Amino acid sequence: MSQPTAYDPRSVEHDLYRRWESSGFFNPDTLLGKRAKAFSIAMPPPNVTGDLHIGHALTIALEDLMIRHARMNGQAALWVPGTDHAGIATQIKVERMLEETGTSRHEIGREVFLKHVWQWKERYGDTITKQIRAMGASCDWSRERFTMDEGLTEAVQAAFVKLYDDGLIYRAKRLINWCPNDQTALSDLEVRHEERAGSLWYINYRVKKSSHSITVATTRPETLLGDTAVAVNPKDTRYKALVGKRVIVPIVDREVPIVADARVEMDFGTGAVKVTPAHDLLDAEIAKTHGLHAIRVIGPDGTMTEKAGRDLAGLPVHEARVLIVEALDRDGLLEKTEDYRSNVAVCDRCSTHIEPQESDQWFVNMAPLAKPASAAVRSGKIRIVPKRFEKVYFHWLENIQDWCVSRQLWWGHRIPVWYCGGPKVKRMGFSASVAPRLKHGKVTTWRIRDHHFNVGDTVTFIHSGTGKFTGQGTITDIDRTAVRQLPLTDPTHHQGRWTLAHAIRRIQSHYPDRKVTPDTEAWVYRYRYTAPRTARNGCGEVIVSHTQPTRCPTCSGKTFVQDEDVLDTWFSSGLWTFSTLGWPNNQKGRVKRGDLKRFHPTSVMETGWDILFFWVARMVMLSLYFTGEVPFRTVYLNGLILDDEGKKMSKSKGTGIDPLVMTEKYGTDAMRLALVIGQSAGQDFKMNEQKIAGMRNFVNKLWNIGNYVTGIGNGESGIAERSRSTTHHPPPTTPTDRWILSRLSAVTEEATDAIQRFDFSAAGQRLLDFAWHEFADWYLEIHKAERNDALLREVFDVLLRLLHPFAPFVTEQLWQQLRARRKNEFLMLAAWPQPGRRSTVDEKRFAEFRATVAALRNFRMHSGHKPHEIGHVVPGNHTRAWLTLYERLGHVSLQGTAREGSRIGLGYASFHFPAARVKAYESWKKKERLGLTQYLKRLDAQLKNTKLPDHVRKQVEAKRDDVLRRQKEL
RNA sequence: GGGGAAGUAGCUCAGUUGGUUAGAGCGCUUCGUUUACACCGAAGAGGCCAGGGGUUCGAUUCCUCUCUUCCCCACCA
Repeated sequence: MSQPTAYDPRSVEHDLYRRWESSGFFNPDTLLGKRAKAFSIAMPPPNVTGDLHIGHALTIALEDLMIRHARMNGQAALWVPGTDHAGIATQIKVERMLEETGTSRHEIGREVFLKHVWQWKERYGDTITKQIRAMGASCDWSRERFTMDEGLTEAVQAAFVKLYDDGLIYRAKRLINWCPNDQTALSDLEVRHEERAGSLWYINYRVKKSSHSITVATTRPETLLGDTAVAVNPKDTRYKALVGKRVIVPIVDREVPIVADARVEMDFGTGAVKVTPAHDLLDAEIAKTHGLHAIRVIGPDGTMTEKAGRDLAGLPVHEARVLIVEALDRDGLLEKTEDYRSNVAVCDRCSTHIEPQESDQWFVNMAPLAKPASAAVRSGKIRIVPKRFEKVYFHWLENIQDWCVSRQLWWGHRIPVWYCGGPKVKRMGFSASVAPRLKHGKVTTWRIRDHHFNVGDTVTFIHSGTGKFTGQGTITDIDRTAVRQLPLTDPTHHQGRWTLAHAIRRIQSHYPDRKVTPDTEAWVYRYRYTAPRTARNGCGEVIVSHTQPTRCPTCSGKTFVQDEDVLDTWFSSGLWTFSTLGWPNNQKGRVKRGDLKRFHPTSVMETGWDILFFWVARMVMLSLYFTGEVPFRTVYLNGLILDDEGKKMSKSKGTGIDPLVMTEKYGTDAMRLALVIGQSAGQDFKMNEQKIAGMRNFVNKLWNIGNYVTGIGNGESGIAERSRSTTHHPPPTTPTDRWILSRLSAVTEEATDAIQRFDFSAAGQRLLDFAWHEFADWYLEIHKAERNDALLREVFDVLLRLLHPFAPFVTEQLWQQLRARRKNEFLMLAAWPQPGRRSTVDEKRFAEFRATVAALRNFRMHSGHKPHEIGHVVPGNHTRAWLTLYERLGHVSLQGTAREGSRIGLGYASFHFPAARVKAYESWKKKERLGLTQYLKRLDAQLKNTKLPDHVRKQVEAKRDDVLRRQKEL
């Protein structure tokens, strides 16, 4: 009976994982032994939206490596898995799904929508956890958490209430980052800056009661409608005389002052800047200093407001811009236009241009939290690997801005705030407009881009922001709106927008006689939802509490309405290390008592550097605040995985490597090895299929080594049980024994050390190199001559232990075979090897022999000998080669094959070669000698240095002797 | 504007305090199917360590400048 020669991961992985998991040993509570020392990792929770990508695979590989190493090392290893609800990301996905089925979240309402999301979560959350299992993650599933499960929701509420009670959370009306597409506020971190091509317009503002004018440069001419000042730098001599004068804002003819402010750059543009406090963060600050008011001309949906004037109201900004520039040009106020590339703020998620909007939001005051977070790293309580990220971390914390934590979404932790007196719905409605509003008076037809519209036409609604098709409708009225003021009664829509698909359905349900057909094509440029007008019947008192209040302390009112908004996803993530372990108060018995005390702070936080601010820093701040402890002792920041072009792998671009496909194709171990060995801390790296294939080859090599080792004896004999501190080897008897044990000790020491230094790549590389090029290539071949079965099995056993954290499946499988499957015995639980004694004498002796053999083989190739012509030293035929090794190490002189011809000596061996081959050999020898001569020259030059330190001189001299000896031999 | 990383073999990358003839994997060339493995074995070819200058007895390694690439942060309209 012969084993299959190629390793088939699929036939072992699934079954093995099942056995591991059902053994219960992923849970530290059931691990055997004292295990006084705890080692814990909180798994960065993947989003419940969709599949595991290659970055997750890396994280799992690294964390599993650490956990398995710790477990073998006798520690109570706990790895807490979980998933993240991922607010916006998930909501958008579910919305998209609803759109496909022809409905929308607004139509079905908040409650029903959330039911859909939960269903989605169940489905995808399940997929994710299956995939994590497929990666071989030895995490404790009995402690699995979800950011929106009951316990964590409790933690989130408790955290919010405490921060509020301590005065660190406040509500404020502020200019915030607003995404017109997602219709929600965003934190500063969720805004990306992108360089985009645009123009710089130079616009003249007439100075009042003067023939002068002042020219401002702007990239956003449409905002001039909301200008309330022009600002210049106080040091700017060009404008000194103008400060305090008033200018006329073009088009709207508003009189505004010229103010002096040091924040204005003199060198940019004309040195004069228009101030639009409602739509620019810097302008808002200038306005604050100078007491200017704000005029909001752009609405939350990214279109111009009524304040922008009758002619422009309702137009998307980019269209308004065109009309404004035209108007300026017509009036001769446009000085010039330049091409200009500028950094624009865009939504990190959907790349929509961010429109700063003033609105009521909840903020966390970060400065008091940042200081201790900074100190924790400075004092060494937290170590960041690699260290260079500390600087970035400090810089961010020192310049921290308050964190806008409210989001205008439905999916997430509802903000635990109640307002006394509920909103009373009076009237709701929406309108859809199809024309630029530059016309006045009664019109009966519109013309847009050569299309004429008439009553009765069916129009296709296309969202002006995204360009997506949203539905069809019939024009019912030629006025300013196509459809207007349909009565709507659903009170849950307080913000956000209606989709047109929904609008159309409304039309149909209210006016069943109207036909909506999809064939007439036209465009509707905008639609709009008018927010409900509300009237409170309470006092509006704000009550922050995790439960709904029953009685208002101010007015005794009994009606309360909870804040509609939810919290930023990262708010709950920030609590992850301790909320998963039971904070606060064991979460009403849902979590094992004592977990928090035992496993927190966690040992290591392993994640990508790209979420250092989003997540890592916030965890430090929140953990220190709520538990008084750091969340983790070490932060290991892994690099990002890049595609072959050096770009971050992206699923949408199709450049990503799918870890599940790779696992299927090459096995989990191969992929994990490729990831772990490919990366080094904080350093981005390229990944491709070829690398994984290379590791598959290694896994297969290991498998075949295993086949050989298990084949040599049948099971039982050999390996005795060993406690973890004393891995005693059978007494070495031969030089070969001493050599391999010495090498094993070396690799054990180096690999262990590298793991402790978080240099997983070096550890893996070292083990791989040993397994393949020392153990398999040389020792296994020696074994064929020496037949020390016990030692072979022993060394292999240790090797499997060392490799287990890197390639858990194949090593476990082989180990089970090696031990003839004793029940409930797992390599996963075996003791991590301790290094034994080194033997430099035997290592050196081996090195010499290896060099001898290599030289013989080299000569064979260069002289053109066929293998059989040389006899003992035959490439590939290690068995016989190793007979010679054995003889050498045993101090027996080596015998060559006697043939006719010249005799040559190589090191310790002497051989006779056929005369016909000697010529070829001579040319090879000449080349070799040349190399040695050059080397000798270099060494001599070094020796001439009078300042050469003694220890170096000694080394050089030894080398010189060696070269001379080799030269002589040639 | 501030900060960071990188430039080593055709490709992807190691190279730990300055001191062997700078390494590995993949690819390439040649040889070999001998019972663990062709997802293999053996022997090779291939590097002014981006470039200039400096420190040193000695620099891929330390300093400095230049060039090139990438990334992060930031309210120059």
